[in-house]
Amino acid sequence: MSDAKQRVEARGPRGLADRDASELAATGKMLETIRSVYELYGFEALETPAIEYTDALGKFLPDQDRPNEGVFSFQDDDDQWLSLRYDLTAPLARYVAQNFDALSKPYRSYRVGAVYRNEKPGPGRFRQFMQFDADTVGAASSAADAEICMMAADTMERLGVKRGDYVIKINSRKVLDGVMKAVGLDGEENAGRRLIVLRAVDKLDRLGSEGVKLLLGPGRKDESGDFTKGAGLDPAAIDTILSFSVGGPYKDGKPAFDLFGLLGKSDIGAQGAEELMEIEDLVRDAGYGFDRIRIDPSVVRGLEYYTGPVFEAELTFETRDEKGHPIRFGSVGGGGRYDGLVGRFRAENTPATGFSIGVSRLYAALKLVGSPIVSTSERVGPVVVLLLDRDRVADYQRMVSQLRAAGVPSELYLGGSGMKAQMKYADKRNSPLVVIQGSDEKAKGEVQVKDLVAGARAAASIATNQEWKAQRPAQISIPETELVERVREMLARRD
RNA sequence: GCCGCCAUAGCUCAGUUGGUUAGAGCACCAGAUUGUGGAUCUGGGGGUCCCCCGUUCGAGCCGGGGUGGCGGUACCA
Repeated sequence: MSDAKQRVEARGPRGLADRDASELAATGKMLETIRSVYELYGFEALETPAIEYTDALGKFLPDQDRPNEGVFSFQDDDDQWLSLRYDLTAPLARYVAQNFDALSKPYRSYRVGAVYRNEKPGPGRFRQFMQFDADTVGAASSAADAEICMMAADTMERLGVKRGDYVIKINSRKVLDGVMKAVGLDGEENAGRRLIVLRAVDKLDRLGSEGVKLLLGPGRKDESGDFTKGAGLDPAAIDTILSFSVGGPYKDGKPAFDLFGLLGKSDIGAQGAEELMEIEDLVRDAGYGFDRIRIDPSVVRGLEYYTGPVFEAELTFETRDEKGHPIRFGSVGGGGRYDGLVGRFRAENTPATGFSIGVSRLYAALKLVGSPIVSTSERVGPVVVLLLDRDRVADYQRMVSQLRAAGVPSELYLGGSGMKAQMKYADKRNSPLVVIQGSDEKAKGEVQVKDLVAGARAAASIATNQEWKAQRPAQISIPETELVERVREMLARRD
């Protein structure tokens, strides 16, 4: 007990969730599924630490104006800045550069773990969350990008997301840059406005084309009255950008937007478009249709290190919360090509492409739609041996040991309460069976075994307590020597 | 960061124009039942009414400031 004035409030920081047994079991199943797909594609495991040197992550040092902006950082005892990783790609680039000569290229690896972002948390947004990442380093070919997209699609389906309920969207940073060049936004002096344009296009799904039009032009005022400054583009430029992003890539099987006419054949944007078409040809040849993988010119992705194709895995089905409001899951995975990231550590560039699944967010989405892979209804607790005669702890402990030796998860009740409370305890633990041996049974060399699930079923048709007690439903008496054998029989019958 | 809404028991909430000792349902614990999880009945534990300052004879309620939560928006390398 503590003094009320000094008592510490038991609470965790926001955006950082505890995970109980059922959630761990469910995410464990998800992780095993993802791992099996990645390994099927020939990727090998790698683990890197949660902490990296800040400069290796590509972040400037935290400064006084904006301490820890976006990333959790602190100083080592030698004054060097350290940070918690905010994704699994930057640490991979560091690892590859550090072990470059020892790794066979292309280097294909996967890693899973918690990443950290110091941002405002919300529904489906956490400050610590789990990512499952796969990358091919050292392959410039579009085949590497296409493979990543196909693997992402396979993974979604193996996780129980039905075809049509998800889509892998593809776009290209080069194409986006080309479009902006076409409206006069090239050059170093327009870098800031290009960023505003990208951010605006990224909000198409949420704000619609009218909202984005405002953001590309004078600016937009939101429902709370807050004003967001726009890019200040002229109407013709806005029209060009929107017709590219909103128009969609296809019409009657042909590109709906004359990208090459806009960009010119030699432009870097045209090169990006060629790459997208290569990827598309490859996935179509492999049998992946528009319903699974398709080009979507509105995809942007926030990370600045992408240099070419970018990917986004999105759930397309709709769900409503308990108040009937539609819930938007957003993307549950993303990735792309980052040809410059390894090169930050080396004299020459190394091409690389990869994809990350946001496991925490995907778990929340699957949970909400009741997907079987995250259902935990059949979780079964241990057999509980009741503690009735306090001076016979050793006898009860021996029964538990025998059960455990036979591979039956089991435990001795270790609390101080009476029999009724012990039954409640077993019930709450979701125990399949309890083992009962009081002095009566001991004298006869017997034990009682009660099936709690069958007992609960029987209870439904029993109205009075006298009846309930007299019947002792689903409870049998057996010789003490047959305990292990009979318990195993009863458990086997349940499956 | 900016804007709005909200804050009473573990949870969901009620609480009169400012007036005794702040309530309900659910959950929890115990008894009815020497030794049986459900149901029923009875009883019990649990509250700095978010915090501080002010107004008042008197504040859960009114005023000011703060903190926290939720939503929108911005940011998300």
